[in-house]
Amino acid sequence: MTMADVAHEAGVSVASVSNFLNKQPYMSEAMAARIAEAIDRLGYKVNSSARNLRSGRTRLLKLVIPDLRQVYFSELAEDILAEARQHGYGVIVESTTNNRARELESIASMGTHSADGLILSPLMMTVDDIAALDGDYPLVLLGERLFGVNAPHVVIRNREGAAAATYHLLDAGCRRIAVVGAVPHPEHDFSSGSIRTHGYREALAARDIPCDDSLLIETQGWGSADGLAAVDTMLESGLQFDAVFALNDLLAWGVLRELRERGVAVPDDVRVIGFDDVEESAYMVPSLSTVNPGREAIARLAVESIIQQVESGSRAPAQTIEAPYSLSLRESSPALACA
Amino acid sequence: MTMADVAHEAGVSVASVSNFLNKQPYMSEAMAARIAEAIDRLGYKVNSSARNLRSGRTRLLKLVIPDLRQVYFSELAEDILAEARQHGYGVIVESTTNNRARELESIASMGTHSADGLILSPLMMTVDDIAALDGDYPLVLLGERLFGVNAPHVVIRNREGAAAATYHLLDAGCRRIAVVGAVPHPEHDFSSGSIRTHGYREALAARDIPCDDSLLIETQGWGSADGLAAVDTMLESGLQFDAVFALNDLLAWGVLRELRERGVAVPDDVRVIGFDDVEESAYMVPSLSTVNPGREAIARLAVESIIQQVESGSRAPAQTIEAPYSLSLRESSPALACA
DNA sequence: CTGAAAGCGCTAACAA
DNA sequence: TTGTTAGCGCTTTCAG
Repeated sequence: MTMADVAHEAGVSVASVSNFLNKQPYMSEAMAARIAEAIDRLGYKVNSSARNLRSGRTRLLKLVIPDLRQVYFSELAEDILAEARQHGYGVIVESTTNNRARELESIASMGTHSADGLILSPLMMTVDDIAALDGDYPLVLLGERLFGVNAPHVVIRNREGAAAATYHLLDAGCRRIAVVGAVPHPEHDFSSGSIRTHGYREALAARDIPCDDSLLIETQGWGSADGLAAVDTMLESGLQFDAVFALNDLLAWGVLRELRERGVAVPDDVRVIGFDDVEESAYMVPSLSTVNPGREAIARLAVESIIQQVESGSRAPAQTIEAPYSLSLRESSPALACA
Repeated sequence: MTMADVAHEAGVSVASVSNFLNKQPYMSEAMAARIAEAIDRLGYKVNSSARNLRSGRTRLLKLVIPDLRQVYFSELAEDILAEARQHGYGVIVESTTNNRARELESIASMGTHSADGLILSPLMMTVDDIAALDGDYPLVLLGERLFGVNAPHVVIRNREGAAAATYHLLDAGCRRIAVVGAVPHPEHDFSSGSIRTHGYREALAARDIPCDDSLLIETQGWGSADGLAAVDTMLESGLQFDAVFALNDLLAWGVLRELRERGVAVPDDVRVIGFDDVEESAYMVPSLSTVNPGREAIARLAVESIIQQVESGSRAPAQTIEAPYSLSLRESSPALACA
């Protein structure tokens, strides 16, 4: 079943059928009608391989993320899928399972023209790898900062978001805010963890409050089990604190659970705030206050940039596109009544 | 940069380059070496659009699921991605956001040969829609049963899994097992909810224990907020129960949290068991016992079936492939000591 | 406004 | 063992 069959059925040329399908202007009503009718009489569908070869486009994007099992990424992926769909693009999703070699493979596969553009959330790549991103194909980087790549970055305002959370807690009168999941001694200087920790420090500094490093609690990972363990450690060591800023929502879930377990009232004794504004956080008990990193905006901005690049036929220059953050204040640290 | 360039560079014919790339036998070492060298001197990559058109294959699968934000599906998707990858296939992921029209669109798009096969998790489609699945392209259905479709189904053993959970609780001495998320009066007869409820009833019946319908607690949705609300209702109505079987893990999370809130000890006063064995469930406090529906096996079986269909060149006949389930017993309802 | 024809880059049948 | 060649089905000039 090819276009030639349709052309024959309608008694017109293949070119006309193609024009009809691609909504070219200047076609008589009559011909359009006949073609339309032939198409659905025959149940014709264009063959995308042929179209792709000829047009040099696939209307497919490649999304490469570290791990779909992490809520943050699955929600991000869902948003990106929706946005791409609106623009008429499909998405090939690849999970690198936190594996550098996989990240590089996914990038290399862009050479085959199987997708029109790449949205990459790099996690394990290092500066040594950025040469792999050379090329003229449409590319957008997400999240973690990777310097020296000649492409747009859509980033979370980690520093500002963390600072905003901290200001909020300070405004609520908290003075000993523990940071769960902190990176007190930045190694990979630009991980979300260290930037968020930095934002916290900055907010304290702006208010002339000294930062007590014993409040910076490092954790093994960033799952709820780690949040829970952190609270145990804090309580057992006799640490004094009147708020917890967990650097992601999963940590915060564990924190909430363990505080309750230990009979610490939230938010009365201790306020708790997270980061990510994952869907399920709104349904915790108490519901979790958290920093909304603008996931939907990230999805939208990333897809828009990629598509603009696809349409312009070349990669956009390096630039940083910041997504708007906001605080989603819920029961674990309610908004302040106006004074 | 085409194959002709490589051929020219290596001083051979395009056919030889193609043979080399497709690992045909019968090629002299010398020629292979020269081609290999030319390829990486030029940094050549095959153009997949051209290959796809010519070969009639894309080495792409389409995965259509209701919602990536639901943990169950994001974990399933991750497993399917991994499995497909092992077989050298990429995956176009589409989320239907619980929307019947989207499901139908995704199916219709198979006509364009943009993917070699479809793995579909139908949710909103009805028997009226199954004609849309007619065709000869490789297809595997996941989860919810859809009768009359001429393709393999990979299914969870909902009934058996639910019965196993129930037997486990009965063996532990529980006699009043509340079912949260139950479907007491099946409407869509073959939803997971009603089958699991059925499995529960069946287990009671097998032990000659009458089923008290007041223990079947319906919920609005299947999120943790619903589980929480269910416990409130149960407690407030004075319902007596010594165990809760939540029909999915999210419900169970809410149940655990609210029981703790109300001072009900788990598992001492009330045992709790869920269904899905989602990753995060192992990190709840107490850690959640749950039915492992064999997600990895589902991913493997689905991908294997699709690929076998792709390779055989046509759709496999209707058949039901059941994934092995098991109980993941953790703190919320520990395994029984041997008597 | 419509049609004829030239490929897009590759694979596979066939010839050598 | 290697090379020649005919398309795969479509889009897109360009002529009519």
